[in-house]
Amino acid sequence: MLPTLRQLQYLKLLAEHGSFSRAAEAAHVTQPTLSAGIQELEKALGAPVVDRSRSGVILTPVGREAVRGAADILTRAEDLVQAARRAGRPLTGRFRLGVIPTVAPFLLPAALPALRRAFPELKLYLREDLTARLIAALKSGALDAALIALPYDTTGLDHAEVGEDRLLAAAPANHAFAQSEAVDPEELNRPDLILLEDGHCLRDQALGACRLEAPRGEDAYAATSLHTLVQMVGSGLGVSLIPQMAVQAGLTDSVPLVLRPIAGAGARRDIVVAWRAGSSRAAEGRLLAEALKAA
Amino acid sequence: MLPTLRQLQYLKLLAEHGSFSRAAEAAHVTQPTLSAGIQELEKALGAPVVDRSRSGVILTPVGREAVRGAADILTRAEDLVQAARRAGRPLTGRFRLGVIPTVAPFLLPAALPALRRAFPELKLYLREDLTARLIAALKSGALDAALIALPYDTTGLDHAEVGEDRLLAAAPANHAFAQSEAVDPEELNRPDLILLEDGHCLRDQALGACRLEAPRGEDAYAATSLHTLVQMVGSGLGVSLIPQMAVQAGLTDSVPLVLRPIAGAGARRDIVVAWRAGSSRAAEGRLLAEALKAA
DNA sequence: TAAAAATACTCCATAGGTATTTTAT
DNA sequence: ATAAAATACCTATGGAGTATTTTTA
Repeated sequence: MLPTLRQLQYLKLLAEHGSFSRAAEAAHVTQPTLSAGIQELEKALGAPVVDRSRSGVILTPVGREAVRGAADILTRAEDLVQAARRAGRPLTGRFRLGVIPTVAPFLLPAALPALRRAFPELKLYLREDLTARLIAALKSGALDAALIALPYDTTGLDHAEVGEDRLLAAAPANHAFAQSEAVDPEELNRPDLILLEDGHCLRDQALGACRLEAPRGEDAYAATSLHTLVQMVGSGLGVSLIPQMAVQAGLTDSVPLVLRPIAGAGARRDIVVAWRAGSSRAAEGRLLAEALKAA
Repeated sequence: MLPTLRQLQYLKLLAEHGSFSRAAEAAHVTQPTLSAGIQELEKALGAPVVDRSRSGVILTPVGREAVRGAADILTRAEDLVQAARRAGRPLTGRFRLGVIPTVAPFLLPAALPALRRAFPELKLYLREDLTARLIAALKSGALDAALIALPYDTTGLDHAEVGEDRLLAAAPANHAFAQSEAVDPEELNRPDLILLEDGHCLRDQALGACRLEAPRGEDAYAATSLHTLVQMVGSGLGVSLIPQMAVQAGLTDSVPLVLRPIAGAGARRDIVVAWRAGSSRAAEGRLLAEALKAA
């Protein structure tokens, strides 16, 4: 027999609050009601979901698995009704978009006014965070879509292309890079290569694209943002890779740098709009990607 | 307000049967009951899901979207209870595994006895089909996992590695390939290259791995199975690429062929066990991949 | 012994059934 | 004219409530 969505909500709240009474309060029902609901659920699952004890409840292994599934099912059900209520009017109302820090400041200033024009009824809630956290938020239903850069592990996601962003080699003015038209990836394999700090997808993409190893040792620097990174390169601390998008947005305008394309096709990242696979936001994600591509 | 799982079942059956009466029969309820259920659902969604007419019902755009979501939610809910009921005893009972035709005959004969030994309570239901259909079946819940080969678009799926399978260049005996230790991918770019017919993932993987174009024109052949392919190469019709796995299983034993490795690391496919992302079968999928890797 | 969960019971909202009417071909 | 869906109305299951008991740190 199938459980009820209500029972799954009870389970989710019970897991979140760690107590029948508090979960019941959160569910706006009384404690015995929630208690009975959980018992029904346990009957449906054929196994207890929590170990009851005086000091808080703890989930059984079955319960933990069930909570994961329940949360997933509930977001999908909510999605379903939201999508239906928005039907025929894509990109109207609330839309929660995550954006990575190495894209947000360079793409959004130009794109947001265009978006506002194309979708006047759209209320865009932006959240800037690292790819990993954005993806977690997508999967939990806390975000509707995210503007991220590939390559990245997109298991469980679907995506639409916004555009490709080439990576440029950056060095202090008067650096040897200035002599040639394009820089060979090999030339970037040097101890004074500066990257963003760990956790930024651009860091791994830069390394991967040029098949480099991360520099190690005392004199290896890591920057916390592209702005800092550009300043560090400009003041002669080393060389780096900068997305073309950031250059076009004027990030390097006031810094004395040499910027050169990198030989070969690998030095790029793909900017995409991603959403939870199977989400009813798929059509809107594609639409958003189209609109951003145009901007 | 959230709809009921029951209501989503009604919707799914209504879409499948195209009539309230027949859907009601399938749901083991009366027509008015199902009718009321659908009306409740429409209230929850804020829009009609079907256009009623004398000659069968037709889904509205909202309804179509809702059916997709409903089917997804229902399989996940069923998954949830199945997983709970199987808890603590992974890979016992029914497990529906899809396998692609270019893997099944070469991996399974050796692997199945080992699996039987490792998981005596496992009842493995096998289905052999092309990757695209297996993936559709995974997503609809008709399969629990599938043994497929990457690279392939795995959007919405998760997977665990079983092993890599190198592709070998195959030519009739006495062919020029016999002269060298390894064959350069370029040498396969010739009009008498024979591939599997369209739809087989191996066809695209062979082309992609060696960056080849598909041969065109009147004298371009396509084989319907690896067995045929080997026979065709053996009788002098052309050259091809054969998975090492098939060779090891003895596919080419009685055919006079030259087999040579292909230079570079690209000429390979990755055999993986895949499942629907977020499915509660994930742990079992990994376990299965481990067991197959050992075999 | 005290706080939390379970039990006992009561109630009513609603899912489901039967009988009938409305609708559209 | 007739098959299919909707409506009207009734029933009963079970979800939710209050009051109380049981359990265990």
